[in-house]
Amino acid sequence: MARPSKPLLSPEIIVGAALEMTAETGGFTVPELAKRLGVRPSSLYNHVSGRAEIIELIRRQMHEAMAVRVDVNADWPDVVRLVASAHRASMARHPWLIPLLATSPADLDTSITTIENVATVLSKAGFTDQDVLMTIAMMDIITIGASLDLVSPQNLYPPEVLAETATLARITRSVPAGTPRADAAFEFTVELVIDALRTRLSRSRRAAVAADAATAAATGAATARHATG
Amino acid sequence: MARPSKPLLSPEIIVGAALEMTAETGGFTVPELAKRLGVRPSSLYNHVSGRAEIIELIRRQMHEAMAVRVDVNADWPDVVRLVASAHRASMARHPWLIPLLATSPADLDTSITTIENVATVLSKAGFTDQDVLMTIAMMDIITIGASLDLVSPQNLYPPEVLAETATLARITRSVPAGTPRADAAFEFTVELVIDALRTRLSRSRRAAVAADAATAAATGAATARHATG
DNA sequence: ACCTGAACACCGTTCAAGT
DNA sequence: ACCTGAACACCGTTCAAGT
Repeated sequence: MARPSKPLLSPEIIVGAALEMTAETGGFTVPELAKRLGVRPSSLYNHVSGRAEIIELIRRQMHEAMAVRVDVNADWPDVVRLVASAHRASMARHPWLIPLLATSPADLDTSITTIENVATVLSKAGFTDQDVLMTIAMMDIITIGASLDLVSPQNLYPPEVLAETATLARITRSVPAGTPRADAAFEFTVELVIDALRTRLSRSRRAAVAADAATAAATGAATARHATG
Repeated sequence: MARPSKPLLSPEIIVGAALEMTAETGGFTVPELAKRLGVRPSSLYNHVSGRAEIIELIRRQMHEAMAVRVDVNADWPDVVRLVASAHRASMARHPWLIPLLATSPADLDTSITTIENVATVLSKAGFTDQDVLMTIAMMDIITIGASLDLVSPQNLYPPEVLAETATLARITRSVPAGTPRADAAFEFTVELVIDALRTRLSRSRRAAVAADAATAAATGAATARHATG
């Protein structure tokens, strides 16, 4: 029962079991993990350096799971919707890891491709570099916040609390609580933001056109001379 | 050295020390907490039921810290800005508790007053009940996401990662990285959202006016008869 | 009422011993 | 190379004993 002819474990097997366990119980411990794998706790240390590395591997895998195939020719609002939804769904699957994900740099892995594609789409649509960067950061903020919101209790404002309020009580009463609150809030936010970006885009386009016109008028004679350069 | 004439501990003292410790090290353990208080671990159990209750008390205190005095007569964009900033700052002070805060219902405490006041301001400004609720949820999403973003590394996209990209690399190069990235992203998001809410508000006002006009036209004769009712 | 010391179950990790 | 068993330091918690 020492060294088996075929290894019983591997980093992949360990991470897989750990992911299962976190999905079921919201966390994992090394001894429980070993039991689930039919092995002694110390055996795991032949394949991973410890609990920290298991978590790190899970984090990597989540980042990879967040890779979304983006059609670089699609409309930018569709891309924003798609990527935001996918990221939110991926993160909400492992809420206790969200702080970890949010506070760790992007990996050398597939998820960076998604972001690169989003940047390309936004850039092609005419957003300024600054706006592209800010929009991507904003999407991060919203998906992280919304994924935590997604795993929060359906009833954020219990009746006892509402009893002490006037406006809030009236409002929560008058709004149909039917559709999942978190989904509605996420959709509202994304659509609002897309709307705002749209007007921002058309404003900056108009400004660009005006600037071009002004430049053209001011340097008209000069440009005419070497128009083919 | 058994029972002192004056108690050495109290829930407040324990929570205070725990908060100090989390601020310094990002967490706390019961034995360390006891050591800091010059007491044996078991002593704490005379005042709190256990580690879980200490965390719960911290959570309550954070909720209370997030209470913001809102001027109910201020402009709604100012209120949104103020409350969002204050919440983000409070949460970022204890990042490891953010998931806990986000996933626990509002307390019977002071923080609900802040929300009630925000609701009142938005309502008075003319937003529909639905929009008020969605806006508050959206503010939650944004402040939670932004507070986690605030504690993430300054350099989310390390050079090795950017090497594999074209658009993203160009953009991050062309944008001055001077001002703290997280602050800029938060401000961008809040202002964008306020802008969008502003146009949404004026749209719904126009719609209301139009509806009123239509109603008035249709029921003109009838209304004229009991205009004083 | 409130602090102590001993005790327990559990955790993460190390390492010599086995094949 | 890879699993095991014993061991260690640490954690959260309980409880009888003391004043």
